[in-house]
Amino acid sequence: MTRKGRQVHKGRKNNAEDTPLSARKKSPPPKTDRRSAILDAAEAEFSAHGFDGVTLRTIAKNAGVDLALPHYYFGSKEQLFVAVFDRRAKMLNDWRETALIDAISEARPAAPTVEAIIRAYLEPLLKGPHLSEPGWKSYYALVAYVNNTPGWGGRLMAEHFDPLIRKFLDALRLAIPGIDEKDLYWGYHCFSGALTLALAQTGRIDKLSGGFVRSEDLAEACERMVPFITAGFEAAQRAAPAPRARAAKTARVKSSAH
Amino acid sequence: MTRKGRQVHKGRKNNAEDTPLSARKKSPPPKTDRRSAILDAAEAEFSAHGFDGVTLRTIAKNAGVDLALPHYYFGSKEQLFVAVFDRRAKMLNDWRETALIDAISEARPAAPTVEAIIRAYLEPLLKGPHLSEPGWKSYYALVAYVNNTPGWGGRLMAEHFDPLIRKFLDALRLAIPGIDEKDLYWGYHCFSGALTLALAQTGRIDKLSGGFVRSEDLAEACERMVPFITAGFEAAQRAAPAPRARAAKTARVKSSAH
DNA sequence: GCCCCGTTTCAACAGATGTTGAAAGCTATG
DNA sequence: CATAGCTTTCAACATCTGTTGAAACGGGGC
Repeated sequence: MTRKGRQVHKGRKNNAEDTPLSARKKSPPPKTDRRSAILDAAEAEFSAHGFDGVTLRTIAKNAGVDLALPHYYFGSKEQLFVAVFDRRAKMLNDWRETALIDAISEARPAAPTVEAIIRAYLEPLLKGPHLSEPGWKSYYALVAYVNNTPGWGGRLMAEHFDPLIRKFLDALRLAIPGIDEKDLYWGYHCFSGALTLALAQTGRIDKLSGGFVRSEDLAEACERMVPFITAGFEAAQRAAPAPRARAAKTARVKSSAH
Repeated sequence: MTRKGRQVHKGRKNNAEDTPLSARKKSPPPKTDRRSAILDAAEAEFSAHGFDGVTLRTIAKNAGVDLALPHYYFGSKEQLFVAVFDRRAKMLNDWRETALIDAISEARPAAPTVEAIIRAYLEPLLKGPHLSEPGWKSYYALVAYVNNTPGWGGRLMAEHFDPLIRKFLDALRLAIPGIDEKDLYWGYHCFSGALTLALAQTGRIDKLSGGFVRSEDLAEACERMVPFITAGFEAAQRAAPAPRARAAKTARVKSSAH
């Protein structure tokens, strides 16, 4: 509850960032790269039980390392959590940014359609080949947890994802000329909420549908979400009566410089 | 982490369920009705920090009661959490069920429109006069927390809300004849995700929009969500080519008996 | 008064938690 | 081998956690 300020830790000269995440095993930790083993175990635990529902002792045990090692590498439980969150965030953003750039260049000189933008936002997350690795599904649940947790969770999301989100919003502004700014932001809010719940994979829709729909099927979630969200945004276009008249009124907030 | 099975507690003869939630104060607990004071404090703490992020000692202190009193009234921390969740769930369901019934009877003999159904689902939550009471906003954040937490969180949601949700799905089946069942469930998934994020009120959209949009403004969230979600569902109607041809194929899962 | 019963307090237990310092191990380099 | 520098282990710390049992309180009925 009382979260202390961060403190620097002592060890960790092993600055091999972007560990290839290929050498990952379960029962015997790889003897080297115990740092990744700790991150993996922490990722699984944090995504399943949240920050406070997890013990460093369980993380250490699941990673097959000594209790003191997480502190040696990361300094504190909170810094370990942040490290878990950071590890895959950059990859995620790169994939989606290239998808957006591709969509824009393919549609050039016209603006990409709303559907193309939504697809560029979703497909790298929900249809990539990386989903066979269970670590990614845990990470998605962790992102959902962070996105729905007030406080320092919001800071993590903003730091990592807001710049990319603004680029998507700019693309949507071009695809839906004259869209009201509040419709744009609240539309993204709906979009983000739907995506977050999909990433959480709570199994609730499974129970609701009697097993007819499975929340783990992210590819199907993607295919069904795209037309739903696209229609939601395009409705805002139809609602806007005269693009130029409204454009003048919202010019102040139209750039991505918020 | 290791959640023990429930155990019955000893006290609690005060079976005045549905406490009128009128006598609620902050600084001096009302001397009587300490049970409600505990529920209020627990509601605020659980919604802000989750189940594991909260101490019974902080709850007791904030409620102005002795540490042993929560156990006397509720038996265990987990049962206290469930009691907090239960308290307002029934009210919520009643409001929304009457709103749905009203929408159906007003449209009779035709089926209500998609927008009317979405409004009946959202407006009792997001525009009621109860929102002036801060306890309700805490409770909404708690619902969002539970909905995004796998495990026993899903059980709470299903027990309390699934019956009502099925009625809404039935209404949508009539409003969107021939809608594909997967579109219906995934559409509800998007809908539920958007609503959940709105209930969480994390302030993320505030930061993203530079303060232009405030996530605490639930009434505005409602007004912007209704056309977005409505359009999403109606797109599934347009996508369905021939209502009768598809109806035969999905008749098996068409009732609410899942 | 006296008793009864629901309520409240007090004090404590048994175990878990994050964190730390110092010692030991390991490996490549001199 | 010896040295140095990361890495790993070990054991312990101070504190906090949910939970409990017994004692004290308070008011209404005999």
